[in-house]
Amino acid sequence: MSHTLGIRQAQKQKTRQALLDAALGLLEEQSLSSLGLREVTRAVGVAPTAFYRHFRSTADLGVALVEEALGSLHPMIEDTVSTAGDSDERIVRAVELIARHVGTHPAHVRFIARERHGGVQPVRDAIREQLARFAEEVGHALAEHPEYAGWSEDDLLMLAGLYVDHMLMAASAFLEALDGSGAERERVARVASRQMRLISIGRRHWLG
Amino acid sequence: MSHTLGIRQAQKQKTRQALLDAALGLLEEQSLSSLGLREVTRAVGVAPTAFYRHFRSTADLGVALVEEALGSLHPMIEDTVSTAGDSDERIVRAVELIARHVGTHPAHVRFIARERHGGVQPVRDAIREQLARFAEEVGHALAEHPEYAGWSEDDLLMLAGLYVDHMLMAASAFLEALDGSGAERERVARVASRQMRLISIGRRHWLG
DNA sequence: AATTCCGGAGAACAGTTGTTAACTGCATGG
DNA sequence: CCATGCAGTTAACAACTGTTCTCCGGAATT
Repeated sequence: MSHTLGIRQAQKQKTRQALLDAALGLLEEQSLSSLGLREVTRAVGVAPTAFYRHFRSTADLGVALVEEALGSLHPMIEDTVSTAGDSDERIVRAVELIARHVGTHPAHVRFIARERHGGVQPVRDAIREQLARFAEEVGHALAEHPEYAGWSEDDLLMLAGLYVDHMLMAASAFLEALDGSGAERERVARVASRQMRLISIGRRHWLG
Repeated sequence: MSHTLGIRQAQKQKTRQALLDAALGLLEEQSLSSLGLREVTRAVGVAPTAFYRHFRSTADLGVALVEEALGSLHPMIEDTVSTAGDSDERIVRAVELIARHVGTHPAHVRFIARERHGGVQPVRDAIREQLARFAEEVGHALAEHPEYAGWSEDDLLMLAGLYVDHMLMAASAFLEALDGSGAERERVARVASRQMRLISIGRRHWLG
């Protein structure tokens, strides 16, 4: 039951979002640790001091960006993993879905890939936590499939981590190929699919 | 035939190395894109203008750091891949070797992981090129093994890329666990080994 | 022994940064 | 309708940035 926002709070969230958007744009060619607060406010067209009404620091803004970039992705994950079809179909579909997501949210993907190992600890921690949640969810979704009967929880989490890491790898590869030719993007998709398929084969023969 | 350096050039290389070392140290808690030239010279105890005698910019210094961090790693790679022993032994040895390297060169590993997707394009390019060379070398080393008879060059490169990516993943995971307990490091090593083993199983069943 | 070369120092430049304080105007709750 | 709250503004602060130009002292060359 979301209360209808007063025009007061609505305005506030609007500039807050403008700050986030501007920051995301500026981060396409630099890292968060070099992003200046004034730089962001200037891009929005607002006074530098207004920044403090929304974020304590640029690191704080970064954590909010992590939420924005990864928070809304959880339903998509579960859908993909628990979808029907044989292994190869699922892989192709997953890779397609990653490619599509990179196409529609390139700045978000770039931000996550860049700041996952970036120079701002709170942001690194936030990303690590979200990715761990992803892995956990993937693990639970896999556990539903009959093919994973007999798998220990440990092994499931190990595999889930492998999948999550490779989703990011593939996403980053797609990102690098975004400005390239269509043929190059196709090549990236084929390599990512084959790598996933190899992992999938390993998974199938893991027990015994 | 390396000519004995004059005390002139020797001094120069010494301060150059001091600049590289200082930069690497400063980069432990920030990204290259926020590293200031003055910051580096201050840490060395040298005038800001001296920086220009060695590097055009901090980005240029970053490229030099890539060379330092990855350039000396090629012999190690080949040794590891082409070493004898069964698959599991090789995996355990490789993981151990990664853990040891992270222990002795943490700053280098952190730099590569951070700047691989970082905000400075020339550095990203340099890292990508070096990693591509690694993958190529790994692919050629694998081709020597009889187990890979019948593998296409394409598939070999795909697998090599998978290995290289996971070496970096494992290295980064070890890095995060460096300040943690010994038990945590052990856990990281076990997960990395199991993931590598799963990939190895997939590799064994790849054909047919 | 005289001259050239060159790594580094010093000072100054315009421009930038984060943060503080005191303010203004308007939506809000009583 | 009036008083309060609060998003955003303005001005100023010391500190910092990259870059240029001029200079120095000692090694290298002849």
